[in-house]
Amino acid sequence: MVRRKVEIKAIENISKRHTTFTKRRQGLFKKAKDLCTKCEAEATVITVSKAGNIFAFGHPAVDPVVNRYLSNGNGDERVHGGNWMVVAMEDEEMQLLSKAERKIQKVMGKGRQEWNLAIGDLEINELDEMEAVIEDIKRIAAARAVEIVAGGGKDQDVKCIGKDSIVPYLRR
Amino acid sequence: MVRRKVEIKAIENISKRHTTFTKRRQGLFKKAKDLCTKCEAEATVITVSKAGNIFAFGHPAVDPVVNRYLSNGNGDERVHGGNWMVVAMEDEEMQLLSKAERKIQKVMGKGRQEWNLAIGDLEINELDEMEAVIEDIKRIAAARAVEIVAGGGKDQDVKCIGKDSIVPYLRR
DNA sequence: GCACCTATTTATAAAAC
DNA sequence: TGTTTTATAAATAGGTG
Repeated sequence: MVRRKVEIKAIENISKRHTTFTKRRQGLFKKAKDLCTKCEAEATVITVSKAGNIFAFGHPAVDPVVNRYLSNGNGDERVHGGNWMVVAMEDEEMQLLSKAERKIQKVMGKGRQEWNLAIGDLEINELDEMEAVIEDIKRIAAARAVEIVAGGGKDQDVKCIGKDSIVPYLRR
Repeated sequence: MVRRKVEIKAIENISKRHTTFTKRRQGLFKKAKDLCTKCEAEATVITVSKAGNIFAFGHPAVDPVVNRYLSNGNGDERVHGGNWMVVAMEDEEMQLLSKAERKIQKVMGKGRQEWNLAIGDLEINELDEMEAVIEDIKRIAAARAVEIVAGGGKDQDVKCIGKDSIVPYLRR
Protein backbone atom coordinates (compact mmCIF):
# COMPACT_ATOMS: atom_id res chain seq x y z
CA MET A 1 0.00 0.00 0.00
CA VAL A 2 1.04 3.55 -0.39
CA ARG A 3 1.81 4.11 3.28
CA ARG A 4 2.34 7.82 3.18
CA LYS A 5 2.56 10.64 0.72
CA VAL A 6 4.98 9.30 -1.83
CA GLU A 7 8.22 11.22 -1.80
CA ILE A 8 9.63 12.05 -5.17
CA LYS A 9 13.29 11.51 -4.57
CA ALA A 10 15.96 9.09 -5.73
CA ILE A 11 15.57 5.49 -4.66
CA GLU A 12 18.89 4.11 -3.54
CA ASN A 13 18.00 0.43 -3.22
CA ILE A 14 18.65 -1.11 -6.60
CA SER A 15 15.94 -3.75 -6.72
CA LYS A 16 13.38 -1.36 -5.35
CA ARG A 17 14.43 1.19 -7.92
CA HIS A 18 14.10 -1.37 -10.67
CA THR A 19 10.63 -2.39 -9.50
CA THR A 20 9.52 1.21 -9.36
CA PHE A 21 11.05 1.94 -12.74
CA THR A 22 9.20 -0.94 -14.33
CA LYS A 23 5.86 -0.13 -12.73
CA ARG A 24 6.02 3.56 -13.42
CA ARG A 25 7.27 3.03 -16.96
CA GLN A 26 4.30 0.80 -17.64
CA GLY A 27 2.00 3.39 -16.10
CA LEU A 28 3.60 6.10 -18.19
CA PHE A 29 3.22 4.12 -21.42
CA LYS A 30 -0.40 3.42 -20.60
CA LYS A 31 -1.11 7.09 -19.93
CA ALA A 32 0.54 8.04 -23.19
CA LYS A 33 -1.58 5.50 -25.01
CA ASP A 34 -4.78 6.73 -23.34
CA LEU A 35 -3.89 10.29 -24.26
CA CYS A 36 -3.44 9.29 -27.89
CA THR A 37 -6.69 7.38 -27.95
CA LYS A 38 -8.83 10.00 -26.26
CA CYS A 39 -7.38 13.00 -28.02
CA GLU A 40 -6.49 11.47 -31.36
CA ALA A 41 -2.97 12.66 -30.73
CA GLU A 42 0.43 11.21 -31.45
CA ALA A 43 3.01 10.64 -28.81
CA THR A 44 6.23 8.90 -28.00
CA VAL A 45 7.84 8.13 -24.68
CA ILE A 46 11.46 7.08 -24.50
CA THR A 47 12.96 6.01 -21.20
CA VAL A 48 16.51 5.12 -20.28
CA SER A 49 16.99 3.30 -17.01
CA LYS A 50 19.94 4.06 -14.77
CA ALA A 51 21.49 0.83 -16.04
CA GLY A 52 21.21 2.21 -19.56
CA ASN A 53 18.39 0.09 -20.90
CA ILE A 54 16.15 1.83 -23.36
CA PHE A 55 12.41 1.34 -23.57
CA ALA A 56 10.17 3.23 -25.89
CA PHE A 57 6.51 3.61 -26.65
CA GLY A 58 5.10 5.30 -29.70
CA HIS A 59 1.77 5.93 -31.28
CA PRO A 60 1.49 5.36 -34.15
CA ALA A 61 5.16 4.44 -33.63
CA VAL A 62 8.25 6.04 -32.16
CA ASP A 63 9.97 7.19 -35.33
CA PRO A 64 7.23 9.28 -36.90
CA VAL A 65 6.81 11.28 -33.73
CA VAL A 66 10.53 11.70 -33.18
CA ASN A 67 11.01 12.75 -36.78
CA ARG A 68 8.19 15.19 -36.49
CA TYR A 69 9.86 16.71 -33.49
CA LEU A 70 13.25 16.84 -35.20
CA SER A 71 11.99 18.14 -38.51
CA ASN A 72 10.16 20.88 -36.73
CA GLY A 73 13.36 22.67 -36.00
CA ASN A 74 13.98 21.01 -32.70
CA GLY A 75 16.80 18.76 -31.82
CA ASP A 76 20.55 18.66 -32.10
CA GLU A 77 22.31 17.27 -35.06
CA ARG A 78 21.19 13.72 -35.27
CA VAL A 79 23.69 11.26 -34.01
CA HIS A 80 23.79 7.85 -35.56
CA GLY A 81 26.06 4.93 -35.66
CA GLY A 82 25.07 2.60 -32.88
CA ASN A 83 23.11 -0.47 -33.61
CA TRP A 84 21.01 -1.99 -30.88
CA MET A 85 17.34 -2.46 -31.26
CA VAL A 86 15.13 -1.31 -28.47
CA VAL A 87 12.06 -2.78 -26.93
CA ALA A 88 9.31 -0.84 -28.61
CA MET A 89 5.91 -1.52 -27.20
CA GLU A 90 3.10 -0.06 -29.10
CA ASP A 91 -0.62 0.36 -28.87
CA GLU A 92 -2.71 -2.67 -28.23
CA GLU A 93 0.39 -4.74 -27.98
CA MET A 94 0.94 -2.93 -24.72
CA GLN A 95 -2.28 -4.23 -23.20
CA LEU A 96 -1.11 -7.76 -23.69
CA LEU A 97 2.27 -7.08 -22.22
CA SER A 98 2.15 -9.13 -19.10
CA LYS A 99 0.26 -11.94 -20.73
CA ALA A 100 2.76 -11.90 -23.57
CA GLU A 101 5.63 -11.68 -21.16
CA ARG A 102 4.34 -14.71 -19.39
CA LYS A 103 4.11 -16.71 -22.59
CA ILE A 104 7.53 -15.60 -23.64
CA GLN A 105 8.84 -16.77 -20.32
CA LYS A 106 7.57 -20.16 -21.35
CA VAL A 107 9.70 -19.97 -24.47
CA MET A 108 12.82 -18.38 -23.14
CA GLY A 109 12.72 -19.95 -19.74
CA LYS A 110 14.26 -17.18 -17.75
CA GLY A 111 14.19 -13.48 -17.18
CA ARG A 112 16.68 -10.79 -17.76
CA GLN A 113 18.42 -11.05 -14.43
CA GLU A 114 18.98 -14.75 -14.87
CA TRP A 115 20.32 -14.32 -18.37
CA ASN A 116 22.74 -11.83 -17.00
CA LEU A 117 24.03 -14.31 -14.50
CA ALA A 118 24.05 -17.32 -16.80
CA ILE A 119 25.58 -15.48 -19.73
CA GLY A 120 28.27 -14.20 -17.43
CA ASP A 121 29.53 -17.78 -17.24
CA LEU A 122 29.88 -18.30 -20.97
CA GLU A 123 33.17 -18.26 -22.82
CA ILE A 124 33.77 -17.00 -26.34
CA ASN A 125 33.10 -20.29 -28.10
CA GLU A 126 29.95 -20.70 -26.08
CA LEU A 127 28.78 -17.27 -27.05
CA ASP A 128 29.34 -18.26 -30.66
CA GLU A 129 27.18 -21.27 -30.22
CA MET A 130 24.58 -19.33 -28.37
CA GLU A 131 24.23 -17.18 -31.39
CA ALA A 132 23.42 -20.26 -33.44
CA VAL A 133 20.82 -21.17 -30.85
CA ILE A 134 19.33 -17.71 -31.05
CA GLU A 135 19.29 -18.01 -34.80
CA ASP A 136 17.44 -21.26 -34.45
CA ILE A 137 14.82 -19.75 -32.19
CA LYS A 138 14.40 -16.87 -34.54
CA ARG A 139 13.83 -19.25 -37.43
CA ILE A 140 11.18 -21.13 -35.47
CA ALA A 141 9.53 -17.86 -34.54
CA ALA A 142 9.55 -16.70 -38.13
CA ALA A 143 7.93 -19.96 -39.17
CA ARG A 144 5.23 -19.36 -36.59
CA ALA A 145 4.70 -15.87 -37.97
CA VAL A 146 4.28 -17.31 -41.44
CA GLU A 147 1.77 -19.74 -40.06
CA ILE A 148 -0.28 -16.97 -38.50
CA VAL A 149 -0.13 -14.76 -41.55
CA ALA A 150 -1.14 -17.70 -43.68
CA GLY A 151 -4.30 -17.98 -41.64
CA GLY A 152 -3.54 -20.20 -38.69
CA GLY A 153 -3.57 -17.61 -35.94
CA LYS A 154 -5.99 -15.32 -34.22
CA ASP A 155 -4.28 -11.98 -34.53
CA GLN A 156 -4.41 -11.26 -38.19
CA ASP A 157 -5.71 -7.75 -37.88
CA VAL A 158 -2.78 -6.48 -35.88
CA LYS A 159 -1.60 -3.77 -38.20
CA CYS A 160 0.90 -1.26 -36.97
CA ILE A 161 3.78 -3.48 -36.19
CA GLY A 162 7.13 -1.84 -36.58
CA LYS A 163 9.58 -2.55 -39.28
CA ASP A 164 12.20 -4.02 -37.00
CA SER A 165 10.48 -7.15 -35.92
CA ILE A 166 10.18 -10.76 -36.90
CA VAL A 167 6.74 -10.21 -38.26
CA PRO A 168 6.97 -7.27 -40.64
CA TYR A 169 9.89 -8.83 -42.40
CA LEU A 170 7.57 -11.53 -43.51
CA ARG A 171 5.10 -9.05 -44.84
CA ARG A 172 7.35 -7.25 -47.20
CA MET B 1 -15.95 14.91 -11.00
CA VAL B 2 -15.18 11.74 -12.72
CA ARG B 3 -18.74 10.55 -12.84
CA ARG B 4 -18.12 7.06 -14.01
CA LYS B 5 -15.39 4.81 -15.24
CA VAL B 6 -13.61 6.91 -17.80
CA GLU B 7 -13.92 5.47 -21.27
CA ILE B 8 -10.77 5.46 -23.30
CA LYS B 9 -12.12 6.41 -26.67
CA ALA B 10 -11.86 9.35 -28.99
CA ILE B 11 -13.40 12.60 -27.76
CA GLU B 12 -15.35 14.24 -30.56
CA ASN B 13 -16.08 17.60 -28.96
CA ILE B 14 -13.17 19.84 -29.85
CA SER B 15 -12.95 22.01 -26.77
CA LYS B 16 -13.40 19.07 -24.49
CA ARG B 17 -10.72 17.23 -26.40
CA HIS B 18 -8.39 20.16 -26.06
CA THR B 19 -9.01 20.42 -22.33
CA THR B 20 -8.36 16.73 -21.88
CA PHE B 21 -5.27 16.86 -24.05
CA THR B 22 -3.82 19.69 -22.00
CA LYS B 23 -4.58 18.09 -18.66
CA ARG B 24 -3.39 14.66 -19.59
CA ARG B 25 -0.29 16.01 -21.26
CA GLN B 26 0.59 17.83 -18.07
CA GLY B 27 -0.06 14.71 -16.07
CA LEU B 28 2.07 12.68 -18.45
CA PHE B 29 4.98 15.11 -18.21
CA LYS B 30 4.74 15.10 -14.45
CA LYS B 31 4.78 11.32 -14.33
CA ALA B 32 7.79 11.23 -16.61
CA LYS B 33 9.56 13.71 -14.38
CA ASP B 34 8.73 11.71 -11.24
CA LEU B 35 10.00 8.55 -12.90
CA CYS B 36 13.28 10.27 -13.70
CA THR B 37 13.66 11.63 -10.21
CA LYS B 38 12.80 8.46 -8.37
CA CYS B 39 14.70 6.07 -10.59
CA GLU B 40 17.56 8.30 -11.70
CA ALA B 41 16.46 7.57 -15.23
CA GLU B 42 16.30 9.64 -18.37
CA ALA B 43 13.17 10.10 -20.36
CA THR B 44 11.51 12.14 -23.02
CA VAL B 45 7.89 12.55 -23.92
CA ILE B 46 6.88 14.08 -27.21
CA THR B 47 3.24 14.73 -27.97
CA VAL B 48 1.56 15.98 -31.10
CA SER B 49 -2.00 17.20 -30.71
CA LYS B 50 -4.60 16.49 -33.36
CA ALA B 51 -4.16 20.10 -34.47
CA GLY B 52 -0.48 19.37 -35.00
CA ASN B 53 1.02 21.23 -32.08
CA ILE B 54 4.10 19.67 -30.65
CA PHE B 55 4.89 19.59 -26.94
CA ALA B 56 7.86 17.85 -25.48
CA PHE B 57 9.33 17.07 -22.12
CA GLY B 58 12.80 15.71 -21.52
CA HIS B 59 15.03 14.92 -18.62
CA PRO B 60 17.78 15.92 -18.66
CA ALA B 61 16.49 17.28 -21.99
CA VAL B 62 14.70 15.95 -25.05
CA ASP B 63 17.65 15.72 -27.41
CA PRO B 64 20.04 13.58 -25.39
CA VAL B 65 17.35 10.98 -24.91
CA VAL B 66 16.22 11.06 -28.52
CA ASN B 67 19.80 10.80 -29.69
CA ARG B 68 20.39 7.92 -27.39
CA TYR B 69 17.42 6.18 -28.90
CA LEU B 70 18.54 6.92 -32.44
CA SER B 71 22.16 6.03 -31.84
CA ASN B 72 21.08 2.72 -30.49
CA GLY B 73 20.10 1.59 -33.90
CA ASN B 74 16.56 2.79 -34.02
CA GLY B 75 15.18 5.35 -36.32
CA ASP B 76 14.69 5.50 -40.04
CA GLU B 77 18.30 5.45 -41.03
CA ARG B 78 18.95 2.09 -39.59
CA VAL B 79 19.86 -0.50 -42.15
CA HIS B 80 17.62 -3.47 -42.00
CA GLY B 81 17.59 -6.90 -43.37
CA GLY B 82 18.49 -10.39 -42.34
CA ASN B 83 21.65 -9.91 -40.47
CA TRP B 84 22.49 -12.73 -38.19
CA MET B 85 25.81 -14.32 -38.79
CA VAL B 86 26.46 -17.81 -37.65
CA VAL B 87 29.98 -18.64 -36.78
CA ALA B 88 31.49 -21.86 -37.90
CA MET B 89 32.99 -23.64 -35.01
CA GLU B 90 36.43 -24.99 -35.34
CA ASP B 91 38.09 -28.09 -34.10
CA GLU B 92 38.92 -27.42 -30.52
CA GLU B 93 35.82 -25.42 -30.01
CA MET B 94 34.00 -28.40 -31.41
CA GLN B 95 35.33 -30.57 -28.66
CA LEU B 96 33.62 -28.39 -26.16
CA LEU B 97 30.33 -28.66 -27.92
CA SER B 98 28.37 -30.66 -25.46
CA LYS B 99 29.75 -28.78 -22.54
CA ALA B 100 28.80 -25.60 -24.31
CA GLU B 101 25.40 -26.98 -25.07
CA ARG B 102 24.90 -27.67 -21.43
CA LYS B 103 25.82 -24.17 -20.45
CA ILE B 104 23.61 -22.73 -23.11
CA GLN B 105 20.75 -24.77 -21.79
CA LYS B 106 21.31 -22.89 -18.60
CA VAL B 107 20.83 -19.66 -20.46
CA MET B 108 18.02 -20.53 -22.77
CA GLY B 109 16.24 -22.91 -20.46
CA LYS B 110 14.84 -25.27 -23.04
CA GLY B 111 15.75 -27.29 -26.06
CA ARG B 112 14.68 -27.08 -29.65
CA GLN B 113 11.67 -29.32 -29.32
CA GLU B 114 10.31 -27.31 -26.43
CA TRP B 115 10.82 -24.04 -28.25
CA ASN B 116 8.87 -25.44 -31.13
CA LEU B 117 5.94 -26.22 -28.90
CA ALA B 118 6.04 -23.03 -26.90
CA ILE B 119 6.54 -20.76 -29.89
CA GLY B 120 3.59 -22.44 -31.55
CA ASP B 121 1.39 -20.81 -28.90
CA LEU B 122 2.56 -17.29 -29.53
CA GLU B 123 0.53 -14.74 -31.42
CA ILE B 124 1.86 -12.00 -33.64
CA ASN B 125 2.26 -9.39 -30.95
CA GLU B 126 3.96 -11.91 -28.74
CA LEU B 127 6.39 -12.80 -31.48
CA ASP B 128 7.21 -9.13 -31.75
CA GLU B 129 7.91 -8.94 -28.09
CA MET B 130 9.93 -12.08 -28.21
CA GLU B 131 12.18 -10.42 -30.67
CA ALA B 132 12.78 -7.69 -28.14
CA VAL B 133 13.67 -10.36 -25.63
CA ILE B 134 16.07 -11.92 -28.10
CA GLU B 135 17.67 -8.55 -28.65
CA ASP B 136 18.02 -8.17 -24.95
CA ILE B 137 19.77 -11.49 -24.65
CA LYS B 138 21.99 -10.60 -27.53
CA ARG B 139 22.91 -7.36 -25.88
CA ILE B 140 23.80 -9.09 -22.65
CA ALA B 141 25.82 -11.64 -24.61
CA ALA B 142 27.64 -8.90 -26.48
CA ALA B 143 28.52 -7.21 -23.22
CA ARG B 144 29.91 -10.52 -22.02
CA ALA B 145 31.97 -10.84 -25.19
CA VAL B 146 33.40 -7.40 -24.62
CA GLU B 147 34.17 -8.37 -21.08
CA ILE B 148 36.13 -11.41 -22.21
CA VAL B 149 38.00 -9.58 -24.94
CA ALA B 150 38.76 -6.69 -22.61
CA GLY B 151 40.20 -9.17 -20.18
CA GLY B 152 37.67 -9.65 -17.49
CA GLY B 153 36.40 -6.18 -16.82
CA LYS B 154 32.69 -6.01 -16.33
CA ASP B 155 30.12 -4.08 -18.34
CA GLN B 156 32.33 -2.39 -20.83
CA ASP B 157 30.74 -0.05 -23.22
CA VAL B 158 29.29 -2.19 -25.97
CA LYS B 159 28.77 0.48 -28.58
CA CYS B 160 31.58 -0.71 -30.83
CA ILE B 161 29.94 -4.00 -31.61
CA GLY B 162 28.52 -4.53 -35.06
CA LYS B 163 25.01 -5.43 -35.95
CA ASP B 164 25.50 -8.90 -37.27
CA SER B 165 26.88 -10.95 -34.51
CA ILE B 166 27.72 -11.18 -30.91
CA VAL B 167 31.30 -12.30 -31.20
CA PRO B 168 32.89 -12.02 -34.65
CA TYR B 169 32.79 -8.26 -34.81
CA LEU B 170 34.90 -8.11 -31.74
CA ARG B 171 37.55 -10.07 -33.54
CA ARG B 172 37.96 -7.80 -36.48
C1' DG C 1 12.16 -12.05 -8.59
C1' DC C 2 7.24 -12.00 -10.42
C1' DA C 3 2.31 -11.92 -9.97
C1' DC C 4 -1.33 -10.57 -7.27
C1' DC C 5 -3.45 -7.63 -3.68
C1' DT C 6 -5.17 -3.34 -1.45
C1' DA C 7 -4.77 0.87 1.28
C1' DT C 8 -3.74 5.08 0.09
C1' DT C 9 -2.22 8.71 -2.82
C1' DT C 10 -2.61 10.84 -7.22
C1' DA C 11 -4.92 12.15 -11.48
C1' DT C 12 -8.61 14.00 -13.55
C1' DA C 13 -13.72 14.93 -15.59
C1' DA C 14 -17.00 17.80 -14.85
C1' DA C 15 -19.11 21.25 -12.09
C1' DA C 16 -18.95 25.71 -10.10
C1' DC C 17 -17.53 30.08 -10.19
C1' DT D 1 -12.66 31.37 -21.89
C1' DG D 2 -9.85 30.18 -17.43
C1' DT D 3 -9.27 28.76 -12.75
C1' DT D 4 -10.70 26.26 -8.74
C1' DT D 5 -13.16 22.68 -6.62
C1' DT D 6 -14.41 18.06 -5.71
C1' DA D 7 -16.08 13.46 -6.44
C1' DT D 8 -14.52 9.57 -8.31
C1' DA D 9 -11.41 6.61 -11.06
C1' DA D 10 -6.72 5.21 -11.67
C1' DA D 11 -2.02 4.41 -10.17
C1' DT D 12 0.94 2.53 -7.18
C1' DA D 13 4.13 1.30 -2.68
C1' DG D 14 4.59 -2.03 -0.04
C1' DG D 15 3.01 -6.51 1.32
C1' DT D 16 2.15 -11.53 0.46
C1' DG D 17 2.74 -16.16 -1.68
